[in-house]
Amino acid sequence: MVPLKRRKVVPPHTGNTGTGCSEEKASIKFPRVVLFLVERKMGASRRTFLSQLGRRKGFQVEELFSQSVTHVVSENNCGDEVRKWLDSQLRAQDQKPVHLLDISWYTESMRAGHPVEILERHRLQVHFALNGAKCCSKAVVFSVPSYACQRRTTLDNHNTILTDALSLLAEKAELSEEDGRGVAFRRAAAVLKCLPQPVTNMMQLRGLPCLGEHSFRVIKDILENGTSSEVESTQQSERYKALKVLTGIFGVGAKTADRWIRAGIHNLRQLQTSGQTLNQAQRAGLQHYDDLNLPVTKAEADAIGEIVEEAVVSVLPDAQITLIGGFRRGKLTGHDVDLLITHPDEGKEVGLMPKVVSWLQSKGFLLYQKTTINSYLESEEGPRRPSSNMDRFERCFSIFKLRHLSREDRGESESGCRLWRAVRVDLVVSPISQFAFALLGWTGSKLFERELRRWAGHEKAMSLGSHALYDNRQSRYLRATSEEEIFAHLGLEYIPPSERNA
DNA sequence: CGGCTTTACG
DNA sequence: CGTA
DNA sequence: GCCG
Repeated sequence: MVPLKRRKVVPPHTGNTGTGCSEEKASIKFPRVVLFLVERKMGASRRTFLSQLGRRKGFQVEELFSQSVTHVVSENNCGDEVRKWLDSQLRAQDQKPVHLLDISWYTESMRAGHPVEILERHRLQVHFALNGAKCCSKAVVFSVPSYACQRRTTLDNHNTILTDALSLLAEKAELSEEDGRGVAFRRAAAVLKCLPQPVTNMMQLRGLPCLGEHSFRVIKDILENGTSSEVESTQQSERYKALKVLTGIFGVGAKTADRWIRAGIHNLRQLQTSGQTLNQAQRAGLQHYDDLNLPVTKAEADAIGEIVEEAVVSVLPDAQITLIGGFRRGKLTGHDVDLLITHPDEGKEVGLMPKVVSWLQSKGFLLYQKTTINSYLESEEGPRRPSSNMDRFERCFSIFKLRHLSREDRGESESGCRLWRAVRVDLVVSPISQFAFALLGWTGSKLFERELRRWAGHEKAMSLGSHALYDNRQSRYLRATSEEEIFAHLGLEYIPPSERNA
């Protein structure tokens, strides 16, 4: 079965041109594979030799590059260089996705006598990626990793047109209770968010993970026409618009919205006249609908942080307050404000939340609040000591009444304009022993968190939550006092908050 | 073709 | 079922 | 929808 050692006897003189028809027609065994070898750095004679070797093995090897080429093979060129060269060969509109492969794929395929499976190490690295990826072909595979928690994603998104489109399709799927599709589109959008420059032609997408037929179609439409017909028709769809309006109410999810729509309720006016029974959260959500659907600014988040700090310190002087959520990732606006509270002495934080909430309530800051106490035993009957503590984890979902900022001191308080707005605020109290997990778990982004936990489970046989990290193989919890330690436990390069914007 | 983060609280 |  |  071992193919005869290549007897390299082929004189490099047969300079046949044109398509793969060479003199002796070795029939084409693999019609779906059309090869092209890049001459640069390979050299003309070696290229001729390799081309004829391929043809004898039944491969179609083109002399000239054309649209029919499916696999581009290069030696000692990096993906960027090859792509640039290809761009110079064809206008962007004419390009189709092509495999950019290292010579190693070619030689392995020759040895096997058929095209071998394309592995990551075969792909030319199209420079798109992180931390100073070197520009050299194969070398220690530095592909765009498929888990978002392996990548750095800043707020500097060079592809907002594309990511907005894919995010809308993700939202449509989620509102349709198709969570699998939803997360697939979220991952696709996240891949584009981490690219260092705008995508201008489809070939730049070759080799990127999480992008499949559907995402390609959407991207292609936008590159060619400026818009995606699927996105446009979704935005115009009555059902989508109704789902958006109704789920915009705090306390209303996709299932409730769907039930209301089936009952003929498509907007807030119809909801209010329908006599539908609303729970307490939904009533508050409806009352403050406009405010809660307004972006929250960083200045407002800081103002709320100071108010909460005053409340917390008045109850427990050495407690610490940290702004988490999107603002910790560097965002300038958000849909809510998240604050994490802890105390350097384990246990001192117990019972803090009710006191803080009382203080805030007595000062008239709370329009709505729901406080929950979560007692939590670490380590079930595992071989390890329960290691002491019964850990508690207290949370408060609230709606804050925040006085308007800046010129409130000037006499602008004439009747007519409101002096305050409503803001969603989440408070979390964590014991210091769990602080790093809470910090990591509450900083997001949402996709980044899902990807961290998927990585933990699928790649490391661990289970990550916002309280703890459990190692299934060692049957024990892993300690951490910093986010860096948690990334290290997970075998991941540390990604700072500002680069978790997947 | 199954899986898609986590999971307790109200 | 909805919240994070 | 994309992946293994």
